[in-house]
Amino acid sequence: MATIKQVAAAAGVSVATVSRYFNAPGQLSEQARDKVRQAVEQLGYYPSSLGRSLRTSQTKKILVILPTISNPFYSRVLTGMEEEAEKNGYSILTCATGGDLLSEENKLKMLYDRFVDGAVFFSTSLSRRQFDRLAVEYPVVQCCEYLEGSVAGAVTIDNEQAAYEAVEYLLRLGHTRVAFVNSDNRFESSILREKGYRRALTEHGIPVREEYIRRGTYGFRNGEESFRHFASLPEPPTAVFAVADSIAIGVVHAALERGLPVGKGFSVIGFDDTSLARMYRPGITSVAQPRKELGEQAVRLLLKRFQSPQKSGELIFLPHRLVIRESTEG
Amino acid sequence: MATIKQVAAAAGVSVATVSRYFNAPGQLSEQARDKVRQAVEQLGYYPSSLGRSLRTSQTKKILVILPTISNPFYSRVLTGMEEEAEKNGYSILTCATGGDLLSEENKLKMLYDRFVDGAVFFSTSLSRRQFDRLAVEYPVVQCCEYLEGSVAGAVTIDNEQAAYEAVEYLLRLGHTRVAFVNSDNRFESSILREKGYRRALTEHGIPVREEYIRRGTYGFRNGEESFRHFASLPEPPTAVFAVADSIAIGVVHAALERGLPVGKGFSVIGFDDTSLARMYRPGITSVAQPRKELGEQAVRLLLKRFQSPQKSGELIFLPHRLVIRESTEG
DNA sequence: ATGAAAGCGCTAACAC
DNA sequence: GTGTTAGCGCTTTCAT
Repeated sequence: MATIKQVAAAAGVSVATVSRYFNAPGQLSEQARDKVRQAVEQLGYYPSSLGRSLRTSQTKKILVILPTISNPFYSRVLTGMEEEAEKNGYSILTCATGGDLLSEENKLKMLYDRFVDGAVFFSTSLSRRQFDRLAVEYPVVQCCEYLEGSVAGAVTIDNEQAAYEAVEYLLRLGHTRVAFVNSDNRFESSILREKGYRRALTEHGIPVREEYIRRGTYGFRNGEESFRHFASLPEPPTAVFAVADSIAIGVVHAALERGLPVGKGFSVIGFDDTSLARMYRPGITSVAQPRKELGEQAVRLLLKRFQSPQKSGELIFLPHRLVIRESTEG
Repeated sequence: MATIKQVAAAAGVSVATVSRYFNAPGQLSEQARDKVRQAVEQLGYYPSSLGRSLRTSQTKKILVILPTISNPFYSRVLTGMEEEAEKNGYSILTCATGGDLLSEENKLKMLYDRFVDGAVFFSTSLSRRQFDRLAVEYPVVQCCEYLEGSVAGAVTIDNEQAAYEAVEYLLRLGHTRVAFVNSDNRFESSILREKGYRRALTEHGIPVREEYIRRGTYGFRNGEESFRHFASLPEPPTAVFAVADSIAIGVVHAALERGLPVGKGFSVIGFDDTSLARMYRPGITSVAQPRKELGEQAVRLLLKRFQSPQKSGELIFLPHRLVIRESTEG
């Protein structure tokens, strides 16, 4: 590896001139520029990010922490982040934690040791206290999740209202026995969606039955098992609202296996409007989030935080909408 | 941010002692250790990776380049990589390129400017020449893909044989009109799978019909459109082999829409055995790859390359297997 | 327009 | 066991 020193020697200029060649080429004479260019090409020189970052104390890198990349929902959000980051000279580095606290703490070292300038969290396994402490010391923001009153900014949808509207849609369809499959994590979104579910029923004069509420993983299997549980009830529900498309598909899968005609008397709604929802037969009605915008705004928020680290983070809500497909009659 | 100097001052020791506290605590006296520990805690000191990496000229980071995280196939491969990396003190940084050459070249800067120690590619948009040049200068390996004769090592399955076996299975089922939906990228895997498809037919005395071969994206829609094309043929195929589960599902989806009984006279096989294949109705028969092992071995290969950068990379083939579900009769 | 030199935070000889 | 010090590769004043 060539160093700036070697380039300077080869070009017959000082290291400062070489540095300027990369950072302020305008203030070099044409002559100097030529000499440096030649030396650079000849030696195959590429400036070391380590030297530069050590000196400037910024890496121009943003860490994105997500539980798993297997959720297709994240893909477009990430694209939004990438574009916004690139536009501002930053790069996105993605890290999956598997929802594991230890793994997450491990990744966070990149924040502590200044390997990255900041981080955006899709969700976190950190406790409330831990996250707050982190947010005070380092530039971090949340995307798609929101810990109430955190110093970190966040961009998300109104999960409570989105869930409310999904359930209300089922009620409008004439359902009165509406079940709910939640995730068993402690994410704010899960709590809020359950709140929305309960409020929709209550406001429409329908009592909430605890046997209609299930909690499990974000997976297909959780949907299958939940359906079987519901089906075994003396009064099985006629509609299910699930907090993820994969869960919803599990429900639909199990229902169809039992011969229940999904979309004709038995309705299912999912969440996130992933490609799954469109690909499945029947297509799954689902709550869509503005994915790309979520990503863009999250990065924008983080960049702002770089500028003014003292200010407490903003909270931005983006609009959601219900995408209606065949898994609900209508 | 506290620096090692401040810690040394606070602890009343030299910076060397503080450094040793982190890198060789064993050779410190208990006394020194205590003093340093206190100072570290008090100042909330965390060693800068920049300073350290600049000095040691290694970052202990591995870049993973993939086209998109939306393919659920990658998730478990990445897990394998992470585990193997962590075991050896390395971290994995993931970057999606969207299959875009410019984006990929952008990420590669992290290799050039020594922000990471090496990279593993799932696939690359680089030309053969570009990739070879890269592989000579930097430690890189390929995972799940393999550019014939590259200096970079690779770990993959025998795509040609896997495709051969999938098609042979269809032939054994009695099909003689077997179609093929490929991806239109230039990945080696695509070329090899097509080779396997052709060989299977030929070796079983069945002429290859070009109208039975389609190329498009890795997506659902490609499957749908391909089916429609096939169905419009005077002699429509009775079986389809697709190089991705998402494509296979598109085929099945379109077939069921037309009332074709998939799994009963009309068979479809996918590739990668993603969660999609299991979740769909009917379940999709698919070629499974040993995902976690692919990831582990890829990282192991890269670590080896760090050790002996001069040696040309190994080529490792891992076993595949056909997972039979309801989309093929039997 | 260019160069000299200090210093970013750290590790690793080397000396004691 | 501990300290001194050079130097990793770079940017950026401050001169000129």
